Amino acid sequence: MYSENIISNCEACNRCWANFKGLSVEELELVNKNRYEASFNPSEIIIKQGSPSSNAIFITSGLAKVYMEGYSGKNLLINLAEHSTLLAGPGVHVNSRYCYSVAAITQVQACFISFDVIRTIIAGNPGFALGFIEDLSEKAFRMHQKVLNLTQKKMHGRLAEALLYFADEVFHSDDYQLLLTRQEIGEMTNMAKESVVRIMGELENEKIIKAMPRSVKILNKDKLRVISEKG
Amino acid sequence: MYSENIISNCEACNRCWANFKGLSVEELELVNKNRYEASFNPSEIIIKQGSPSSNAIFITSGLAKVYMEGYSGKNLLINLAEHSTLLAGPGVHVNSRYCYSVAAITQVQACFISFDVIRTIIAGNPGFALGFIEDLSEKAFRMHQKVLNLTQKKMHGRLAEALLYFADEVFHSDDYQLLLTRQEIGEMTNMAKESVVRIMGELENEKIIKAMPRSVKILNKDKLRVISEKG
DNA sequence: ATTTTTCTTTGACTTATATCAATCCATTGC
DNA sequence: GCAATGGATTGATATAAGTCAAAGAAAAAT
Repeated sequence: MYSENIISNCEACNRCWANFKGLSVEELELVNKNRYEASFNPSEIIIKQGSPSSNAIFITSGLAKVYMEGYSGKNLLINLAEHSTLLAGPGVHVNSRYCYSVAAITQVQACFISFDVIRTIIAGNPGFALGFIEDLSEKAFRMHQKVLNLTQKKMHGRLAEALLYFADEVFHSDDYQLLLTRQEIGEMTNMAKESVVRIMGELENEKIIKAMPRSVKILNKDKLRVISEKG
Repeated sequence: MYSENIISNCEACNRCWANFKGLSVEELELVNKNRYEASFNPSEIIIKQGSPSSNAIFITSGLAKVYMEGYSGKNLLINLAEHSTLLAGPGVHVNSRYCYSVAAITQVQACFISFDVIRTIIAGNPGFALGFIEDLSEKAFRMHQKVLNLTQKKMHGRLAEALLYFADEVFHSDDYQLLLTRQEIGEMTNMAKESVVRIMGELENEKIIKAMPRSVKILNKDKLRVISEKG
């Protein structure tokens, strides 16, 4: 973790949270004065679950994984986060602890802003408050979907969904470098790594994907969508 | 559903949302003017998943179940809701649709307040906005816990947890009338109803609970807690 | 009170999925 | 270049949990 501000100031920055767009010049200056940047190497921990949550963290570049540390060392990977993402978690407003961990996958540049500042702005700017509520809601909404997916779909459906998530929401391509290990895909879909391997093999046999250890190419997206929806 | 206001006005009401406590007299009057009450019989639908969410709904008396309708008719029961609970769900701020259904278990009295009013107050009252954020956060937090529980614990742990939830958070007693069917307990713990029966039988054999079809008595709470935590 | 419907319970069976163990492969460090 | 490490893959096996079918028990409706 190397710390020196690279982004000169918030006004010029377009890699931060969309909700900062509606701030006044003074509010933005308040944020700018009270932030610090940090850089993380791959696999370094950005947020540790259970530690006191004093800062909102915004990724400005790179890719990170958001995951919960569960029972007996088993993790649950919630999602991948790229720039323009607020990382903080609901725990902040419940018990002032982060309720998930975040670790860098690629080199990650992140901006730390004290929650005192965020709260000040929420109190003074109703639009920002609503934006904050929308952000929280969207994350909660996805979590609701996630519970359904994890509890009601079978492995094929869960894996198909993860592959589509990577293509549509993370790498924005149907032919992507897979930055996660089978283990991590398993943590995301609640399957054993061996099961991930097996079912990827099946999908490959059926010519739905082409799977290399470190990359995936989606060959038949419609079929993959059907599998994802049928469960 | 029978509709006529029973509660004379918000100021006198102590069955509503804690977050209304901090409102000014004028704000409270605004709420009071724009609310209407409704009464629901057991098993009647209060909120239907997917329908447009124009109102925040507050239960003032009775018990309701909050559940998501999943794939191929399989439900996931999220929690039970009693008085002082805001029902609305994150969908409201995402796509203006309720993302879960709510159905009355006992006779339920509920208060409907338009979201326009809620938003007006959020914009004008920072304390209320923060309270709203806290409420959203707490629900999201519980959802995070729920995913872990459902995905990482085995059936014994999940059932034990549900039984403790009823005792500690719903009926406030270790000897309670069970208002849910085995089917519904299954929907809550992601198990088949037959599995619920079997494992309740096992817990009974081990003298940890006494289970009647419509009531439960917890005999050895410590042991139940261990089972719940060990998974 | 009797029928009907809705729950509960039980046993036999099937299936999905995890676990274990071994091997293979690809990087990375020396 | 060669060991060392961390992942990927495979097959065999174990187990958790679901499904099906049928019978009992309660509750609700007539």
